[in-house]
Amino acid sequence: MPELPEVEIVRQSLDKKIKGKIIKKVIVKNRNLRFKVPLGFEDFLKNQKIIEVKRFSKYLNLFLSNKRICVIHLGMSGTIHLVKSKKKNNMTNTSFYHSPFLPKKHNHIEIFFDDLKLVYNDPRRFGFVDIVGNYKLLEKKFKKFGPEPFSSKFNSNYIFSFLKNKEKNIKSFLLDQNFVSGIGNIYASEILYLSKIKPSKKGRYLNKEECKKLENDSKIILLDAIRKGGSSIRNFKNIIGKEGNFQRNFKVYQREGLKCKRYNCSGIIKKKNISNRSSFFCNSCQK
DNA sequence: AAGAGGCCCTGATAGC
DNA sequence: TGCTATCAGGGCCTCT
Repeated sequence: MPELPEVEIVRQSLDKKIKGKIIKKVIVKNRNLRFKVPLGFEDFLKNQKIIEVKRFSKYLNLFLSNKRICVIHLGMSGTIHLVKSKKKNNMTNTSFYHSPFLPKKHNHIEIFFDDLKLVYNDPRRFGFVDIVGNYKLLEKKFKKFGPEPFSSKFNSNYIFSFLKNKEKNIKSFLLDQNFVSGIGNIYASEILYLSKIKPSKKGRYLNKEECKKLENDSKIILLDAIRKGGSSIRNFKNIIGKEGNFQRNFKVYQREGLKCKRYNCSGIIKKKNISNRSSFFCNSCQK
């Protein structure tokens, strides 16, 4: 579920529900995520208060009272669940309510608070967690990333100068976290549709006007997705209680063979593999 | 340097 | 109560 809007939704819920709470216990049931869960991960977290839950790109950043930051990336299939405790000050596993939403398998990490526990679930294990020593190091880590779409740095001049001379297609650039941070496979297609740009168009063929469209439309799509609670595809995607609604607003994603939704367009939505990821676009209005 | 492709992993679904 | 192939919201690595 994890592109920028979905991670932001998780961040908002987490910030609301665990900020100010103290971590009592951490259990790592499976250290083999995308990267090995670092040695001592549990000890870095234990007895720390959650100061704030932030986000950069698709990364969740839990700011701890010991100045360290717990970084979480959900990969392709990672989800976070909060389970309430029956009674306070009881940390044993059996003291927690059974949650019908909590998956039976792939609950790799459990973080216990007094009255609830946070569960990191990830069937494919493409996600990972890390501990960053301090805020300076976190800044350094994200410095090599491209700007977020909401940043003033992501403007048409930046886009135009980045793409000129580039042979690679624009769809791949939207997924390239060195160019722009936080956009994934769904929203890349949706943004290009709104901008009326063909996903296979080479970077160097985008004119100033199209770059301006990308600047604006990226913000429009992502903000709208956040406002609607993100996208929940494939049945259950309970983002801490809530389900997203943006999937109802998809104009092209998973709409192969259907009519273009633009009122004056008679095009058909096509699906094409670009750089090993599926891309959806209208064969008529995207140039 | 830029771009293409492989790979990490499990589960849902389509087709036989 | 089949099997097998394909595909899935990400991103790192290697090779050319």
